[in-house]
Amino acid sequence: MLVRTRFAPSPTGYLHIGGVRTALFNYLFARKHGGQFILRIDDTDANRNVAEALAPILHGFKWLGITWDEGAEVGGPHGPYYQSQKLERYRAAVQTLIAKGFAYHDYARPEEVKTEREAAEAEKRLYHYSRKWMGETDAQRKHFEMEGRRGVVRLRMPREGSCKFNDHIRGAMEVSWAQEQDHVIQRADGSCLYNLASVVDDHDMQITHVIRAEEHLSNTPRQIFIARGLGYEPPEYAHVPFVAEPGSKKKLSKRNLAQYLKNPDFKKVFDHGQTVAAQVGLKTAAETFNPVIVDFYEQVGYLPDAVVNYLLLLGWALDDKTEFFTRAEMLAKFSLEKVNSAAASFDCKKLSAFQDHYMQQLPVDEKTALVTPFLRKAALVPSEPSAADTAKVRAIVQAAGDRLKTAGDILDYRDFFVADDQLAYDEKAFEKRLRKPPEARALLAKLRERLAAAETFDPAALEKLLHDFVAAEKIELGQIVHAARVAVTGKGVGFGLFETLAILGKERCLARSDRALARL
RNA sequence: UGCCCCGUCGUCUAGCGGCCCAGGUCACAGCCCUUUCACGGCUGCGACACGGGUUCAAAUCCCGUCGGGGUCACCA
Repeated sequence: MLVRTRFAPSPTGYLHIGGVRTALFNYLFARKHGGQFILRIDDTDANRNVAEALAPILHGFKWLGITWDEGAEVGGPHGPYYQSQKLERYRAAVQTLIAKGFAYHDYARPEEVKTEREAAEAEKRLYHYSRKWMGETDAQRKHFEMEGRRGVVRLRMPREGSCKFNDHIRGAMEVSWAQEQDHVIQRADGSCLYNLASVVDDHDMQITHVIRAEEHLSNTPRQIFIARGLGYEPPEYAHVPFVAEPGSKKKLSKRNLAQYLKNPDFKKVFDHGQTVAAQVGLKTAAETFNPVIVDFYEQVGYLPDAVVNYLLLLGWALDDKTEFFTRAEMLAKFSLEKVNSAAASFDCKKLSAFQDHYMQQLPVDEKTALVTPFLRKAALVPSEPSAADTAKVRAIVQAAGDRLKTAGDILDYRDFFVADDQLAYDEKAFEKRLRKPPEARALLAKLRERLAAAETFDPAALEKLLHDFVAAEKIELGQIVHAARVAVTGKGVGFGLFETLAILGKERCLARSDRALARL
């Protein structure tokens, strides 16, 4: 079976997480059946900087590894793939519809239509346009134009019977034609509307399966009407439920960001992103830099595989236990039939769990490569890191282990990179571990001397040194470990102390110990 | 308002008449591990919206109620 699917974003400047999921389903479905996935651009609104507004969207898909066979940038045999370039084609389709009696010129003024509609609503009666200003003959049209009216083109919808179609997710659908209005398909200025353009494009691009969000379900009958009117065989349909807000069933939208921030989990992920962004000098507007926008995840250092895997499982499941899918497995196992028919709420905490998993799978060298750009942007490492720099970063990545949940988390270890006299202290930790325990100062001073005398400074040697120290002083390890960590990193938490000391090296450990002792 | 869609733990879901007094994930709580943090291990908490049918048997089928959502543009 030949399968061709499409995703048609408008150039808005950002890629919405719900849109990505829809695109992902389209992509997987097409590729699974050996077909093509097309990326078409819905820029009928013709705003000025299409290229600029499109770039982040295309970039997002590329980052996620969702590639398209035809469409923007790559072209293809069924172009143009930009709706703004097909105006004549749409107008021709409109003419065909008129010629066949499926559409008509209409000269009603907006207020006149409004009045009719309100009258119907007041009487609680199903509204249908009276077609009073319909211009069927040239004479009628001329007459209306003489009155200074400008015509649009409307669909002449049936008012009896029903439209039946099959939906791959919802099953048999039937909507009575009487529910439909005489929708406008061409504006007074001659430009064409979505319903018309979409049907024409799907036909021109030989789309076989229209997989889209359920808010388009109600557009389907009129699109089928247009398709048939034009002599096209309508495609197959699959309306996937929209992605809902965190903790709600409302459609996710970037507009309600303020409200999502009241959700503690969402806020946490958002704040984490802000922290990372601030350190790498990224200028962020909450509008376009938040967990609803895909770009956010790239900037914070998430893995594309984690984002895609999470999105795959948002409204779809293979069985009762499989959670992790490689790209190959996704392609092999995806099916429309298993898409859940109820809306699924977006839970960025769960996305984080996938991120944790994929990050843990990553070899140290790959993590090091992933993390380095963040250090560079934060000016903690030179733009051309030396071999020694890389080795140091690698050692930190290794020691940090599972604590690095996103690439941006490397910035939690910035104290390894700052100059000794620039080290910032967590005052609470400093108080608790160094000032409060009466013996802390003396112990730290003694440890400093031991460190100064150390011949080797690797983790194993340091572990032995610490244990000998503890035995000699007749104290518990905990009595010195925390104090030393605060002294040397400024923080109360971090990875293993032996690794910490080793990475810093003897000189810096001594310098930092001295500085801490001086503050006591 | 009309039309349409949806309704299993807080979340994502498994379930398509008996395997289910409902299984898994995330989250949460407790315990264990442990130099802090994180990881990991174990345990716990926790749902078939409600009411009628059909059936020997219903989360699964039918009807109704309630609830949630979508859509009714010269937006896409």
